[in-house]
Amino acid sequence: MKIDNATAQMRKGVLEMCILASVSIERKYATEILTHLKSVDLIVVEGTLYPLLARLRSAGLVGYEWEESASGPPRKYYLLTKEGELFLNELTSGWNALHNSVKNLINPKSKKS
Amino acid sequence: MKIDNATAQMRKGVLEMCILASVSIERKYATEILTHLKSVDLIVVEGTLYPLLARLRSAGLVGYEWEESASGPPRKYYLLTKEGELFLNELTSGWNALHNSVKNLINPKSKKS
DNA sequence: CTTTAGTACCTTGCATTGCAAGTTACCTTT
DNA sequence: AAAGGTAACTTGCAATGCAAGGTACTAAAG
Repeated sequence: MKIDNATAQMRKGVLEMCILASVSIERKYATEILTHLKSVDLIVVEGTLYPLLARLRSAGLVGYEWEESASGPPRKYYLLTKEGELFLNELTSGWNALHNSVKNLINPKSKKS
Repeated sequence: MKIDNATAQMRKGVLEMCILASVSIERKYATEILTHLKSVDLIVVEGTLYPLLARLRSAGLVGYEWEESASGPPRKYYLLTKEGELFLNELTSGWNALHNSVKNLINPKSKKS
């Protein structure tokens, strides 16, 4: 059984939002996104990120620009499309709604276990 | 593409915690759990709930008691085991940590898009 | 010039899981 | 008996996170 790492399981479904949010601050290439998410304790790995970026791109939520690097292979900088910005807003709304629901569930007004 | 209902996607991974939380308030049978979660806008359906309850049970996090019903088939009342209570605490900690990470990500201190 | 190491991109395949749809069984009412 | 409601559970599909592996480019070491 894999219930043990259920905390990791909770991250699922929030990743899209986090990636969009990360890119929305400024354009980033994959490794930067990984570092940034890790810096707020959201561990994501390449095998998760790349397919997700591909999905976001084919959904028209992010675009990218190739750029040469002084040291190493060229980098693909991702950035939000206008559609992506709108969608990120929807996602954060949904996230807030979820957080609110869970709060009400765990902490019903005036109930203490 | 199924990005449209990504808000629904976000619920994933939180369900375990919500079900444990619901049962922790008082023992409930499946239909009651569904109603309760719906009351805080967390829509879950039977096909999701039963397998999840089975998983939680086989992980030793919930137990159950059969009880006759005055009208209808007997009911299986689920309740938290001691282990389940501990685990629920861990989950809520994880949830809070996640919420915190996301907050920092979306709303970096002193950054406004 | 060839090899090793580092960075960055991406793909394949597996296991988990949420969920739609279907099944069984019990009780009450017609 | 038949019909309807409630409650339990199963089966199968599609999505998805992730481990592991693969390619390509640059720089440094031999």
